Amino acid sequence: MPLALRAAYLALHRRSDTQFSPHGVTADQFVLLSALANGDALTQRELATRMTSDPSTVRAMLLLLERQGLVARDAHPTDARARTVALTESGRRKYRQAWKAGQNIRDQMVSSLSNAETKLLMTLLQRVSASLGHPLAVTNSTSNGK
Amino acid sequence: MPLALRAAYLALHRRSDTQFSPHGVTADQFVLLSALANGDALTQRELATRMTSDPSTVRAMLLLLERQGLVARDAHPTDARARTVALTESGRRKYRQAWKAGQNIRDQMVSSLSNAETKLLMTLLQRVSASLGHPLAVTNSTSNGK
DNA sequence: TATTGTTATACTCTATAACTATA
DNA sequence: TATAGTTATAGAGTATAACAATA
Repeated sequence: MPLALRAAYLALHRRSDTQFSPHGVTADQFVLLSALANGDALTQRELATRMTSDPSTVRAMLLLLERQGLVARDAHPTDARARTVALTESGRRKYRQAWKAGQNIRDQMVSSLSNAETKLLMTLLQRVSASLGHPLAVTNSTSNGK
Repeated sequence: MPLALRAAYLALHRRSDTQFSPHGVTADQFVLLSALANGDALTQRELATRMTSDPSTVRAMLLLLERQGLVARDAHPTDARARTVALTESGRRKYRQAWKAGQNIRDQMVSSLSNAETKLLMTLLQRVSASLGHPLAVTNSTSNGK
């Protein structure tokens, strides 16, 4: 079953990359842009947790997007350590373009399922995510060290 | 929905990496080992298509695994251009170890679902994969060039 | 002391393009 | 001509560890 999940995701990821590439953004960068579009002025740390990623990973991605002028990092109003990240006007435009370019893919995914099935799939995926999210519930056998 | 799929896969992938890392293999390498374990003596090209990956990507992975002595690439019996790839004895052992190390994860995923739901999820995922697999069914709007 | 972010560094996966040698 | 694999090269994502500045 892990393989089925993997296959589906990889298919999605590759289709997305080729679909987005004319716009100069990758599938992962698009996810980052989405996060910003739906919640502006996040700190890098908030971004990292929201993408279940690493601060230094997020930084690397932000540098690339910044170089394209799609995001801007400004001083945080109250916390001098932090930086707020936001889409630039160009970033918002790019995001809308990419969203449209990805419509194909979303349509295709949904068209293979009924409405009820789509909803169900989401629920099941979320359950699986949640179950994997807490590495706490470790079974016996292999030591989990640390 | 793409995001739900992504979140589930990423959770799986990261848990797998940490679970496998004591054994010195990555989640992706484990998938490759699995492919070899369930169908020995594949050519590199067969491996590539089976993993929906690129020949040069597969080669890069094989070099790493070869350096660890887990796989061996030998001359193809009938086609002098091709090479057959197979697990070494050490590779088979490693695969069994890693399989056990991943049992946790598979248990955890399955335990969050009923039997029927598990089966259903697989079906839905396969449908989604299939729908994305044929970029043929392109809708209008964006040109797909080539 | 704990936290935000940076820096340096390294590794894996990914892919393209030009190439060789076989088929 | 087409195919299997190699080579060179590049870039994206990932992560760890040491660090500075601030809370």
